[in-house]
Amino acid sequence: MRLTTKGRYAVTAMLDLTIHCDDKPVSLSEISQRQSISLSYLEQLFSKLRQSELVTSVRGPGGGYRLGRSSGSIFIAEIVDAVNESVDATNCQGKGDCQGGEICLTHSLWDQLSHEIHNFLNAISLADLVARRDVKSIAQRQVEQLLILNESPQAGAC
Amino acid sequence: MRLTTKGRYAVTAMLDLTIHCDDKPVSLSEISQRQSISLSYLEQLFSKLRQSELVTSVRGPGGGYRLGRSSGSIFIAEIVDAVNESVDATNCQGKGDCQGGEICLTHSLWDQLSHEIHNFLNAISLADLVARRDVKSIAQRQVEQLLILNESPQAGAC
DNA sequence: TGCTTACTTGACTAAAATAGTCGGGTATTA
DNA sequence: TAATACCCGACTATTTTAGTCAAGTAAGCA
Repeated sequence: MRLTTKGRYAVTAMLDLTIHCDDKPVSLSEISQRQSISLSYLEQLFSKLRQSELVTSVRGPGGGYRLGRSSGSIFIAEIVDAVNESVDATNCQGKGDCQGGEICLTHSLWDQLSHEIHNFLNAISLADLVARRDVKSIAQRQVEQLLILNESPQAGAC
Repeated sequence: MRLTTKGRYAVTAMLDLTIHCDDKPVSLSEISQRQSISLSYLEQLFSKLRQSELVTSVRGPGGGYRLGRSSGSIFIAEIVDAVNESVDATNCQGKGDCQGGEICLTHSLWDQLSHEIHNFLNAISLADLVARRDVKSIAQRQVEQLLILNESPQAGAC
């Protein structure tokens, strides 16, 4: 069962992408600052997200990333899968050869749990998360903190 | 989010313990053979299970382990918790200080997922698992394989 | 044209966790 | 008193995580 900061970072970054601007692409350095995730690490994650077509990239100055589809049609399970290669709780990736070619005693339990988790994360879209009250207020805080930090009094366009 | 072979082994071993004999304690070497888990590793796991009072031990020849309570009142979540120190999906152990003392953007999502997993595993007891058809047949197979392997034609007492 | 920005890729690495092993104990019973 | 089986702590190889670093490539702008 893999669900570590890698998957969490990916979801957080995608959510940041969803919140900030639909008009021009969002650069990784922006996300890096707002979400306190290392830029190089983000590059690694977005490489995988792009391969899964969850985001599209725009190169050059003013470039960045955009969501590959509408936020309402991107589900959390897809994001985690893209970077984490499955949220499988079994030891045999569902194949059932967990005990020397044979199925192990608790296989069905872990298989069931995997489905449970997948269904849960597959029922929540980025749009759902954006709509949450706590997400809104945290995003607001992050923008404010960054303005103070940068001392740049330019009112953010979006 | 931690759910690796450690937790899976612990549940498998506890289920083995539940299935085999209520009259005399089950030794770790028996479990080791039936479930293909290293004896030394089992010792490590059962040390924690004993601390959590999920099992009781009997020393000396003919000794072994027994369930600490009835199989109907031991839930999978307890077993996983005992060896894994929680199946928490958040980065901050639910404290909410995930982004430099402040709450991170996706905290509520992971918090919710943790509860979901915990509720699922807390609703299944060892007795529930023993009653499953697939568990019964796998346990049967494991006993038979062991008899062939050991070439000991002594009919198992229990 | 050339400079800058920002994505792209791959190789590398420190730290932590996992999944054990090993070696000595100690209690109990036959 | 010998054998069995739990008990305990230290040690270790391997894998994974969570990054860093360096060398690109593409695109826009002066």
